[in-house]
Amino acid sequence: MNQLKEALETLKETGVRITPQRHAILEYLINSMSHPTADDIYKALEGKFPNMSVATVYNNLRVFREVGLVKELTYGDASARFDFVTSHHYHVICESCGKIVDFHYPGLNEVEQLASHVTGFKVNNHRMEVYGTCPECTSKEVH
Amino acid sequence: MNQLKEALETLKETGVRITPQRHAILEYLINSMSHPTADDIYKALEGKFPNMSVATVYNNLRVFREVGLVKELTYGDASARFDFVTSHHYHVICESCGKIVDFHYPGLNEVEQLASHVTGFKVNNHRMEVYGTCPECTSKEVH
DNA sequence: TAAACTAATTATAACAATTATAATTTAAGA
DNA sequence: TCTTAAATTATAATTGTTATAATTAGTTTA
Ligand SMILES: [Mn+2]
Ligand SMILES: [Mn+2]
Ligand SMILES: [Zn+2]
Ligand SMILES: [Zn+2]
Repeated sequence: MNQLKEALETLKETGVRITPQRHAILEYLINSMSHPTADDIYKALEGKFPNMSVATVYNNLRVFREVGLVKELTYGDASARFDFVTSHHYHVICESCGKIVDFHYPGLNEVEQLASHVTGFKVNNHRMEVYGTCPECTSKEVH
Repeated sequence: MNQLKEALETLKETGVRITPQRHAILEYLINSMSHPTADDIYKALEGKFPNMSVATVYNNLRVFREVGLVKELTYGDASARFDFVTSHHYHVICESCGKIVDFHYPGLNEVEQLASHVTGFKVNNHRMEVYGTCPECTSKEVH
């Protein structure tokens, strides 16, 4: 696939070694249309890599984040989720089942500017998520 | 103080017992102009309550959240922060020192509506934070 | 291609934030 | 004051993640 090739190219350019584990983690991230946790990835690959350490998954996700290949979505108690970076988008999250769905919206530059102006902060970026109930969970609700 | 009185009244109305610990935690939350962690609160009150358990702090913060008195701000690895609920506002967070500063901005209803329309979710609320560097940290930077 | 160098992986332990458990204490109403 | 359910305490358990140190394996260089 094209995205995988480009990702491997990015690793090569930044001097990050390409190992079978990294290849497999990237491949999984790109192909899974979801937003997996480190443990999801670990479990999904344990057939192919029975000896892979969970630390390897975490280490490599951090490397991928550092070179800009993935975004880490962090939440309170729950485990972090990882998103292979394509175009800029936001997420809507189901409070019932935890599903995360992408949606596109122009960046909130105005909010960043106002925050900067009002607080004197040098603003770098922002985080925005919408919470609600997904169609599947809504239809399952008692009525 | 007025806010404390109202908060205690809310507890009474919802049938939540008012204990010295709860009184002190609420008082601390209202008076501290910051966004303390559970441990901040625990440490701040250990003079007055040498035997208070950290579980009590967590339990009561959960109770306060459930009756709508406080908001819990959750982050990835770092510990949660708690904000006594006054008016609706957003936060700008310093990536260097962790400081959290309030700022006001009209709610992002349009984003919620678009997300709902595009994904079919029943939308309840959203989360938005701006990240950057606070004036103090900016002036400390090497140049 | 082989050796050398260094980064990556593994196994394991440690950590930190939070929650569960069970015994004891206490707030609030009768 | 008595009663009772709720709250607190002390402690252990849990969970997600990171640190450590020994081993393995990419990549470079000769
Ligand atoms: Mn996404
Ligand atoms: Mn606030
Ligand atoms: Zn759902
Ligand atoms: Zn700062």
